[in-house]
Amino acid sequence: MERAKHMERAKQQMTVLRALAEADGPLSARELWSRLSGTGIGLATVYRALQRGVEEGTLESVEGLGGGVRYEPRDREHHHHFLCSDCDRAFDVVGCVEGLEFLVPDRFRMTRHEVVLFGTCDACDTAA
Amino acid sequence: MERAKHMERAKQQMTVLRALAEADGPLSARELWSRLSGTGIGLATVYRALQRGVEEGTLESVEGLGGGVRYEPRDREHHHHFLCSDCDRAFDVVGCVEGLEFLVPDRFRMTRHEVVLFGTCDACDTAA
DNA sequence: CGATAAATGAAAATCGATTATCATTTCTTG
DNA sequence: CAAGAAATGATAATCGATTTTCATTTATCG
Repeated sequence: MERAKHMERAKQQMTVLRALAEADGPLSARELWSRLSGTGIGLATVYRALQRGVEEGTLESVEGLGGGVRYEPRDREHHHHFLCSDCDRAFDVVGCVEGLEFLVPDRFRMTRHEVVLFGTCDACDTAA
Repeated sequence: MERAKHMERAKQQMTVLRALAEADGPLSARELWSRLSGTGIGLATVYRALQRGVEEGTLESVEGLGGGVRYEPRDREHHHHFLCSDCDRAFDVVGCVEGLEFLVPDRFRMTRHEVVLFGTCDACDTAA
């Protein structure tokens, strides 16, 4: 119940999280902020929303895509990312690959994996 | 700087690069520095050696493994990395996976890929 | 309404990684 | 050996990302 109250009050943070949910890939705090440029929402509020989202378990931080930490909703099924070397945007890619266990060194224990594809996205490839 | 030094003063960068070459995975500047703790080599020299290595094309910087940029020699064949969640060390893993093309979204163009395995390395797994 | 607690935006503060500076030492070349 | 160039280590400065601070606004609830 406390949570519901907080969510109601945190009007701007809701806007932030909604914008993140609508993205087609993980966003950094700044990327997210720039998508909210019309709203007057401050960068600090974006950080606050992301931090709270991670604490509450609805968001996940994603590293390894260059340009700092990015965030994405946790309710998405297993997927990986494509990072455009031109516009530096990250996109979700559905699906996965088999045979990763084969790579694990002897006596190492793998708990998860990450695959990142690099190249140019559809828009940048067309523009080039 | 008060150590036996009649001849090795101008070759510290060589020592740095040799230490990196002997590692079994990419190292950050600090990791590399700590492996040279007995030598009196300064952190700035480590950064200088890494920077020069990248400029000259013998080294490659590796991102996406957490804890800042790491470096590795460029003369290694295609491989990926295992990052130990316990000790935070990165290890090379030989081999690769097939079928990555199927992940690429329509009209996107992939030029390279990266695979990172997470878990615990043999030492940490044994210790646990 | 009025009090209280949470949320907000702007700006300052912090934090870690990297780079620049500087006095000194070492190397090269004659 | 001398002189200039390059390398070195310590430390200060910088840089970008994130966090904190603070005065103000907004929401909740009696």
